[in-house]
Amino acid sequence: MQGVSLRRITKEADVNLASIHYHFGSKENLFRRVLERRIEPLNAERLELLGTVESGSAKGVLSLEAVLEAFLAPAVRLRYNRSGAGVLFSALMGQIFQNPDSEIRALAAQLFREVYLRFLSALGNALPGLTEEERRWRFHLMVGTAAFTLSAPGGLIGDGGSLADGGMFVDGNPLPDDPDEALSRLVSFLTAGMRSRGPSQGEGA
Amino acid sequence: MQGVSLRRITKEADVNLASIHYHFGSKENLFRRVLERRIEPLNAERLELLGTVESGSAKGVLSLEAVLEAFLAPAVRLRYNRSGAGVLFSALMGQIFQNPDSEIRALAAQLFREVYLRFLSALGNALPGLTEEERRWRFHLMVGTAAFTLSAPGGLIGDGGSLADGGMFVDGNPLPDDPDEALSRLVSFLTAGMRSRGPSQGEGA
DNA sequence: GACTGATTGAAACGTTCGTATGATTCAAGC
DNA sequence: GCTTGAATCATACGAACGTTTCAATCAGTC
Repeated sequence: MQGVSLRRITKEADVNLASIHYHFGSKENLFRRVLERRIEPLNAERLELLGTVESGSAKGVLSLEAVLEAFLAPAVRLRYNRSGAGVLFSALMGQIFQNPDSEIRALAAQLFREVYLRFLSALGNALPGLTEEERRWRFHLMVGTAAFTLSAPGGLIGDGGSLADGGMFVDGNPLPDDPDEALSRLVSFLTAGMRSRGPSQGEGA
Repeated sequence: MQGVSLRRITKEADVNLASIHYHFGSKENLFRRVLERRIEPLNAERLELLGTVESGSAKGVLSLEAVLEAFLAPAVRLRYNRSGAGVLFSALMGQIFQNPDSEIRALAAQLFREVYLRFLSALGNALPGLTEEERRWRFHLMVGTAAFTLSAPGGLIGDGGSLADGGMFVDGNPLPDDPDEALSRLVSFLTAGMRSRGPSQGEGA
């Protein structure tokens, strides 16, 4: 709720300051509506893709790649495609996940709840060997990887302050220009991680 | 630089408001010093562990697990151990990575620059088959996974607004209570991802 | 015990914030 | 063409912000 003022928003939108309270009631309500407007289509697309994966396969186990792709592809496409709003929205989501204000996180979490449960269940089908705790943990790791990668402000935007420019990723943008390439890299990295033998059973090459 | 006021800081620290400007000059300078105080020991510990890994192995390839552990262990320990400051600092770092203010990100990136380069080079030894671009990309994914996991405000702190409580991770805290368990899970997930066959060469079980 | 330089104190500065108010503009119905 | 309800406008309010100011306090030194 901080970081941008209503005065800047209304100026950029070329509307009067008071109109926000007339139409939305409060800054918080405006924020909630912005979130819903972007997240709901994202959720719908994810569920539709997952449905296709589930109905396409026999009643047996699901393909892990396909499930992860159903989860990741809409987010990657959103990040790359929608005019320039996708970049901004992805950055916004990254900030929300890290926001110390628990009410803001709760609001976002609520909007993702149904999709989360559906994919967690699908992951159970795709990875039948895992305990539920391990499955949740790995899903969390997967979400974190995708969220950080897609939302890092310095990723796509070379604005001089990215990790790329400032020192961490010295030689440029870690996100590929091509969304399909970004997606397939994410999927291959994450399927390997999701299938890893786990911490307790020993590890090796 | 926003999210907490100097008035709240000075009240919590039980000092006078003006003393910050006397000792630090500005809010921004105080912020920089706070970052340095935490990051510099973290950097030193990471480099020391990496040095041990490098000198311990023959001149051949490094163990990927060992390199990742040298990178991750200090951050995990920081998150879990240091009184309660580790949780707060980890949350702060998560916010910094996602901050739209490029100067703040540049400041943090600069503090991590040397460590980044050393580990990127070490990863080249541990994973000799990768192109440099692919190596950078996977390192980015690794940092993202660790940063998101360790810093998510709702992870360790059950404050009612975490993903866990609000809907995403419905049944509780995704971070284990035991730092060693968190570390070994991170390492096994990430080594598998780092070693994945990659997007172009095809994929499968 | 007065002097000095460093530190801390209370108070105020000018801005900016979200919100509220009441007049004004505008399109639609008759 | 007047009425009516929705929408927009300029403006103001009180609170909170980072910063500044300058007097009060403190620890050493002679």
